[in-house]
Amino acid sequence: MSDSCFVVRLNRYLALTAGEMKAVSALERDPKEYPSGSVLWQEGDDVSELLIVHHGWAHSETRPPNGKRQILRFHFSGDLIGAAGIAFRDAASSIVAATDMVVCRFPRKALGETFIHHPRLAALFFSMSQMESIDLADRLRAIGRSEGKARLANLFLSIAARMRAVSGESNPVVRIPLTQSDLGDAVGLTQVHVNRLIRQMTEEKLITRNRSTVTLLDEPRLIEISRFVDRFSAIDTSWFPAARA
Amino acid sequence: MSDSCFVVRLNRYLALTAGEMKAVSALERDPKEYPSGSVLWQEGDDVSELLIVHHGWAHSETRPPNGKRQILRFHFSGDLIGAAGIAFRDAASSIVAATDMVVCRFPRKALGETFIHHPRLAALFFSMSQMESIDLADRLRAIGRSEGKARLANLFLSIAARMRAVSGESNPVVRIPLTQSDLGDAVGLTQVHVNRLIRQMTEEKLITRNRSTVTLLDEPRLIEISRFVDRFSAIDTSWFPAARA
DNA sequence: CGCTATCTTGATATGAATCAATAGCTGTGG
DNA sequence: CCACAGCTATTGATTCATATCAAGATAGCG
Repeated sequence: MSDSCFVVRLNRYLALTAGEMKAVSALERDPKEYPSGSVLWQEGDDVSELLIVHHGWAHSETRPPNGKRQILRFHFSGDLIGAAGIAFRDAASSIVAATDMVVCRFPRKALGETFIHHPRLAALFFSMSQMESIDLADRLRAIGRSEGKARLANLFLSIAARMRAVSGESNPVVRIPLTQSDLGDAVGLTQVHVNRLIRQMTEEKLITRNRSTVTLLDEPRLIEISRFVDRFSAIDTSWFPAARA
Repeated sequence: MSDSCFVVRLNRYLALTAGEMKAVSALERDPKEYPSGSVLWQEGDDVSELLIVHHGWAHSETRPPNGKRQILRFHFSGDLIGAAGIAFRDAASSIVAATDMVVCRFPRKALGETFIHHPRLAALFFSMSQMESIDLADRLRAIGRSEGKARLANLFLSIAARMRAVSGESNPVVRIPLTQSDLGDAVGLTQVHVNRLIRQMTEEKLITRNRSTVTLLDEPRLIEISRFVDRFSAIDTSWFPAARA
């Protein structure tokens, strides 16, 4: 079971003990498949579970009344979904599969158990889910205070950084299975405007986009215009409690 | 020491045991005063502490290269600051006092101790800091997908909701010690435009603003235009581990 | 009693939305 | 294997929200 991408991911941050490993596997029972487009849960649902993504992409989205949509965050292999909403019964956003997915669900209660028996894992989950806050904050800065091209650049870089953090590689070609509407809803722009911006960025040789593949041609300039900071490579474990037998 | 607003706040969510209470007080040693305008820490600083706000207002802000500023979140009495950044050594945002403040600092390491000895407190801290994610997500939706007036309405309502959650009252008059520039930087608009919007909102009898006092005159309509959802009143503790002696 | 930060207001410029129409793909069924 | 249906992307014309620039007007503060 140690081929779980979630365990692999955790291990990248912190060498897990056998006991911890076992505790994590216990959360990953019974993976289920969901076809692209599935709604894993819906804004407002009474949610009592967390999800671990084994395979595929999802995003969290929320729908303001005006029929619009804001995509808050993307989730992929090795991600834990739902921590952000743990304080509330009702989901603050929907989770929608952007590709076919394999996902494990486990009850919140199991997280409580983990807090008792594996404080170090608790600290790790705590940290990982705080990365989500930081990611949101970065998106907020991008959307609140920069113009379209920079927002897109920021989004592409941040997705690439997260995928690289999981995979360990650093490929300039990134599979981003999103339509122009999706991209627009993620950065607060219209699909039409996204289209124009992508054309511009292509002309300026910043990126290339071909179906669901985006190639980052000029990362230095992308970073420059979006002032992107990669925060996903490592986490600070210095304050963690010691491992327990 | 149980008159600490932080303990009061925690107790509102969960009846703390004597032991837990004591553990919390241990984090609240040695309150310090900071005058309005102080920078509690700066974006990029190597931060190894967390802050508990006893008194006053602060905000987290971040500065994109273009000289602009994005205010991410406001912090007041009973708030725990810094959890979001716990995964990283370097602060992702600055913390600036908006009024005179009284603040306790404690080291991250102490949080690790708490995770070992008080799993239920760990769960509570976890939940509380996840509210921050949700708050950011809400702001993101507002900024990404609604127009100026709705953004401001959303901000006012969310500040009011948070303050009410702490105070227990539900006063339509809210002290918001922020300039128009601050407001603009929080919702991604210009100070000038904020000014015009506030004038409009005043004409429409939605709010009244007088120095640092904002009065919500017509909350139903404010809620309607901003589609605000109050999530701060309670948290789901059903999954928490049992209290420990 | 000035000084400086904040707020107000107007004129103009611009990024992005909206509306609208067309073109390309992709998959599906006959 | 073709034709059609239905997404997705492209492009142009126009409108609108918000930014920018610029000058005063207020008002708290030392």
